[in-house]
Amino acid sequence: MSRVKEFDETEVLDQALELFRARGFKHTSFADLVEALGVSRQSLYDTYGDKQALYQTALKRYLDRGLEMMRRKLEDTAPIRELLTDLFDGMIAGQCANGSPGCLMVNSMVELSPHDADIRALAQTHAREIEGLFASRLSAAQRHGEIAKSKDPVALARYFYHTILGLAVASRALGAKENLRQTARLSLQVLD
Amino acid sequence: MSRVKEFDETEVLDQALELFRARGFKHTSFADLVEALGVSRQSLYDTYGDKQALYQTALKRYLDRGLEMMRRKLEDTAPIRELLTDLFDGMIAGQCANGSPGCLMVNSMVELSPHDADIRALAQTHAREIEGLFASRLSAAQRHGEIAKSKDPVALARYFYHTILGLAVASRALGAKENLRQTARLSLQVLD
DNA sequence: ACCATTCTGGAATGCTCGTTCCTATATGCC
DNA sequence: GGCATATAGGAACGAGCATTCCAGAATGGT
Repeated sequence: MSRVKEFDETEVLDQALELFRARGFKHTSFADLVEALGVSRQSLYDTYGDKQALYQTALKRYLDRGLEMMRRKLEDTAPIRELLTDLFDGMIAGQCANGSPGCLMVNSMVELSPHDADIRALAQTHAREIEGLFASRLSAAQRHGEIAKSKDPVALARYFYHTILGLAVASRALGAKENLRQTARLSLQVLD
Repeated sequence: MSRVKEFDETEVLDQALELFRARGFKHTSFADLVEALGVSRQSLYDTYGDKQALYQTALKRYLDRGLEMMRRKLEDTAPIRELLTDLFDGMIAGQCANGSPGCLMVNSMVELSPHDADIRALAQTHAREIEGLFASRLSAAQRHGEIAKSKDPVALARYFYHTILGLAVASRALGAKENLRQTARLSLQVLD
């Protein structure tokens, strides 16, 4: 090889991700991408393949990052209620800023999952993974006596996942960060 | 006037609604509509205006219907927990059938609200209306001693609205009706 | 029977889009 | 210095799209 890439592959990928996240797949044209990323059409095709491939790699990256973040936060051994409060507040503060674009996975679920089997599969896998993380952490908390034995950690995990989906939609279309925090706090009562 | 319309205006509107609900705005072409509704292109334009107008009237109809349904169900004087359980189960059974298309409002919030100010306004109004219905019903329940005085009916109402958003997304991309019912039941613990 | 209205569908317009091809230019390793 | 690779962007292609125009046929009230 002789000439080296002038742009950072993952950095540009992240920019594409943000554009897709804000506008959706169909509403983001290749021309939009070229302009926003400052990388020429041909280089984008050479590096990432076509638009759909670019979207999928961006989505996968997004999911990996999100899962890793969640794993890290759930490793914390703080009391489960504090931990989840922080986790939700962190998500809301980060993801749900002013004109928040919401969650790329949620947006994909709504816009693409009925048409695109790959996206559907990613969505289902991701749901299982997140629910799994929650479930095992909740199980641990249960063993430590923080949660009543009568609760079902798997159902609770799914419940929290569903709650996050709702917050993502609300943050995209309704804003109002404070309301989201309130909902998050209320959702924790399910542990009592 | 001389010749009469051969199709039922609201019936065809409902069909358009279902198509938009399943595929989204951008993914539904005018040709798709013509084919699915069995009404010719020109007649559609004459009756409903362009694609965007058709979408908006369909959405408004959908919102009116949903709001009315909710109002009716909340009029019931049954104990609040039973009432909400029935309401959620009804929504899940109806909206979230097999390959469920989810909720048109939620889909619009995700796909269109960042680009379309009209949709954004509809979403915000609708959210306020639904939350209002919930809030006044919860207030009544609180006066009847079904809910602790310490609870904030407005926050609870918003919380339930957010929960519904989450269920709509989950039903569109993940299916699994039974899981949704479980989440709905868990969400009611917020009243205790 | 007349006429306003509706239905139907072909044709055309004009736009946007994703994608490919191609050429010119720059860059760095051997 | 040369060669493989990268960038840049013009040009074109072919497809799909929403929308409008139009002409022919059908229909029903007066």
